[in-house]
Amino acid sequence: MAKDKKLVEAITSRDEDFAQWYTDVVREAKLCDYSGVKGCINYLPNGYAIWEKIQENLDRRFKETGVENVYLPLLIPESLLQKEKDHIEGFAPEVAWVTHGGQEKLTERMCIRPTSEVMFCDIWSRTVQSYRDLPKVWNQWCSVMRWEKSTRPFLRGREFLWQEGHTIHATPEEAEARTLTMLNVYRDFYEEELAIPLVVGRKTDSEKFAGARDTYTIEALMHDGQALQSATSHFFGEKFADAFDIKFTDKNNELSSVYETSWGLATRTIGAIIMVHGDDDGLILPPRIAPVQTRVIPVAQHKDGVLDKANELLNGLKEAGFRAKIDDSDKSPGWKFSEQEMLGIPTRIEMGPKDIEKGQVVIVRRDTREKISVPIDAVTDKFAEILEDIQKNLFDKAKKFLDDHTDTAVTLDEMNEKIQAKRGFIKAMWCGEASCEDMVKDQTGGVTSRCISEVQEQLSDVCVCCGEKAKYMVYWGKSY
RNA sequence: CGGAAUGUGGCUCAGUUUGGUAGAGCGCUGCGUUCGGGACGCAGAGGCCGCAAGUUCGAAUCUUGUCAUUCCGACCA
Repeated sequence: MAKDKKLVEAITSRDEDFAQWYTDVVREAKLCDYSGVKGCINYLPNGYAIWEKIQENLDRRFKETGVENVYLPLLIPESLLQKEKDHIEGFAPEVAWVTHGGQEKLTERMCIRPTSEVMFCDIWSRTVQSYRDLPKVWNQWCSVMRWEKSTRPFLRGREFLWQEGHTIHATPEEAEARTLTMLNVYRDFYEEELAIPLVVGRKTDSEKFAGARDTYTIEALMHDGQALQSATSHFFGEKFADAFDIKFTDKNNELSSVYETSWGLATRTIGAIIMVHGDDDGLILPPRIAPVQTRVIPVAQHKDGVLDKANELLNGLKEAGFRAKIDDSDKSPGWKFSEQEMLGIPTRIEMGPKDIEKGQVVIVRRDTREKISVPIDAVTDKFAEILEDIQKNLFDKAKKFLDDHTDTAVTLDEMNEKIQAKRGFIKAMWCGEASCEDMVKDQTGGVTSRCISEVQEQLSDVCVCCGEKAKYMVYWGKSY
């Protein structure tokens, strides 16, 4: 079998039509289904299972840093939303309103939360009094609603699932430290668990979250060369505290403002996994996040003992702590192979009469398609090794892609030329003026600043756009 | 929200130009034969053609509206 032959016609080739490929993979891997309400998808078991793995892993990481989970209401009274000016201005165009309860018109309309800063601030303004009440390091897992104009499964929905963490602190230093701690949690999670390499930094003023003083971001590069803002962590300073009058009495019996942060990661992450690792045969899930790490596929399962042996193997894997399933349906083996690949399950283990005779199984890697014969009594050790190798290989491949699609530019013409030739990140110097960002966007057909890199290089002394003195090295690119 | 396209069984689509009893392949169900890269035979089930008005003796087909999906922009996580 030629290695590059496309096995499944149902999936459009990735390089031929990336957008269609994405839609096909989402459908064929049965991750979600359209609901009939624009921008609201049905999360199917395969898709939701990925979200559950994300939740499980992130939640553990959060709690290791002292986070406590809470749940606050879905509805926000309009008067509460109005309290912080920049915040409401940022979100007003995209909130959905509840105006009636049953037949009765409400005296005050309420919005369905687009994010919950104001709800957290509201409760804190009523409950925080002393420095002994600080810090509050809270998080909630919930869905939010933003009335988006154009929507795509996982990448941009009107309703989407996420976690939103909100914290308040006695000092700005402590709050800033928390902002960076969470940024690093996201970074580690993306790189270690999802095998997705990143560009990390701070947003420019024009890209900042509504009401934030600083917004930190992790940016991943999709296979089509477009950036995806994958998680953000915000430092608000005292803005919300002042708007909501959250004050506490410090050790010296003086009244003082709190300093606030918030940070979030959404189901968009599932889109990132698809677009970073997937190939023409479907999804590829990194072993650490894959809800199912292997499918045991019995070959000629009607023959004596095959199914029993396969189940024995399955149980052995489960006992060793792996997430394994068996496909003992009456489909043909070829069909089962294709399905396992479309679903992105990182490995399959084939076991047929010939294997049993030789006392072995065949482990097949999803990422390289390599077939590895392994003696049955060595399966669990070898399997663990293979999973680790797949995890590493996926990261290395994605890192190579990121490096290959990151270039530098000193002038606007050079940036334009390079981004037209090959989509990806462009590193370039910037003076700090929003007008230059606008100019770059106009001149390049939509390239925006992704972040002020946390690792600075002096590529040039002048801004890529205006030629004035440069302040920062910025990652630029087209984004989702 | 602007521009373009598309809605016909679970999926992919034909049929619409020229109005006249709803089609195919795949999938699904049952039985049998198969089984190391989407197997085969036979027999079946399944659709008031996105929705709503209108024109007409008669509408999947024509008109208007509306909703959804896809792509491209603008906006945004």
